[in-house]
Amino acid sequence: MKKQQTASMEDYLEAVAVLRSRGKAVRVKEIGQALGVKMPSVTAALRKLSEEGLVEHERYGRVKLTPAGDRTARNVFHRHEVLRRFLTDVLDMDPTTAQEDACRMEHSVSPATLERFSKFLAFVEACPEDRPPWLGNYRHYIQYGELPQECILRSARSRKQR
Amino acid sequence: MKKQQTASMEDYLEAVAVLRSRGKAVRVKEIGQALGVKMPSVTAALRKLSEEGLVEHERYGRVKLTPAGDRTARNVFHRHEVLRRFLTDVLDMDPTTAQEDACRMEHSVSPATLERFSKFLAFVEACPEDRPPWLGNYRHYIQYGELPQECILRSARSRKQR
DNA sequence: CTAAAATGTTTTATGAGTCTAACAATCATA
DNA sequence: TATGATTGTTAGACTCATAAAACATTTTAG
Repeated sequence: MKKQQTASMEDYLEAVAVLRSRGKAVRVKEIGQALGVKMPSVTAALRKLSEEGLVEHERYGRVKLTPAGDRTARNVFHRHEVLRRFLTDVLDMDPTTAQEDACRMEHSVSPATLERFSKFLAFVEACPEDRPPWLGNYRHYIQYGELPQECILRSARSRKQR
Repeated sequence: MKKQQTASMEDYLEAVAVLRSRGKAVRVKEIGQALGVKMPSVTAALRKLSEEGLVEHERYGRVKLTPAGDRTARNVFHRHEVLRRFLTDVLDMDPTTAQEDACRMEHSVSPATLERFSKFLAFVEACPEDRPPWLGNYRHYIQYGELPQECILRSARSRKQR
C-alpha cells in the first residue's frame, strides 16, 4: 500500500517534520532554505506528496503532514538520528559532519543495518567502555536481544555512584 | 581538475575494476549484469566516462580503465571495502546485506567519516575485544593516530600464543 | 486602504540516468 | 565461408529533480 519514497521526497517530509517541531508555521520558503533548493522545487515536491496523501498543502497556504506523512517523516528522522548519534558518540565525529553525513546515509542504509547501528549505540551506552568482553558482549546483545548480565550490573552500579 | 563523479558513474568505474580483477576481458554485457542495468545504459555511461578520460572504449571492443579511471575506481572500491568490513566484522551483519548496503553507503559517506570507519575497524582488529578501556582506547587512537601502549603489547602477546 | 515587498505558483527548460525497439557488428560453427 | 546467435549501438522516450523567468497572491507599512 504505502508507496516507497525517493531520497528526495523523504528529505522533504523530514524537513516539514523538523520545522514543525520547532514550533513555526511551515512555509514553502523555509522548506527550501532548509534543504538548499528553490521555491519551485518545493512546490513541485509538495504537489507530488499531496497526491500521495502525505502532506496537506492548500495554495499559498501552510504545509501540514497527514498522519501517514507524519509516520514516514518520523521514520526518516529516526534513521537520521541513529546514524548521527552513532557518528558522534561512537566514531567521535564533529557534530557538523555527522549531521551532514547522516543526512545522506539515512537513504542508503537498509532497515537491518540501521537496526544494528541502533543496537550498537544502545550497547555502548549501557555497557561502560572499560568493561572487558566488549565486542563479545555486543554480539551477545545482537544475538539474544538482551544485555549480558555483567553489563546490567555495571549500569546499575554506575547509576548508584552518582 | 578531477571532476567529481556521480554515484552512478562511480559504480560503473568500480564494476569495471572488479570485473577486470577477476581476470576476464571486460564487456558491456557483463558490466550491465553486474550493475543490474541494460546494455544501452552501459554504452551511454562508457561514452561519458570516455569523454572524461576515465575509460578507454573502442566501439564493439573491450573496456579498459585509464590510469585516472583506475585511481578513481580503486578509491571507490576502498570505500566499499571499509564499509563492507565494518558491517560484517563490527556490526556482524550477514555478508549479503553488508555487500548491498556498502554499495549504497559508499556514495554517501564523507572522506572524514570513512576515515573513522576505517580506524574503528583497524582498532577492533588490533585490540582484542576483552581489552578493558575499549572505547577510550579507540578515542586515543583517533586523536593521536597511534594505538595505546596496552593494545600494542596485547596484540604482540596474542600473536605469540598461536 | 493602497502600494511595495515578500512569498508562492506556473511554465518551460535542463541534466542525469534509465529503458525499449530497431539497427549494426562480431563471433562461432555447420 | 555463410548464416544464425550473440553482443553492442543508436534513436527516441520517459522519470525524477531541479531552476529561471514570468506571473499571482498575500502581507505589511506608510
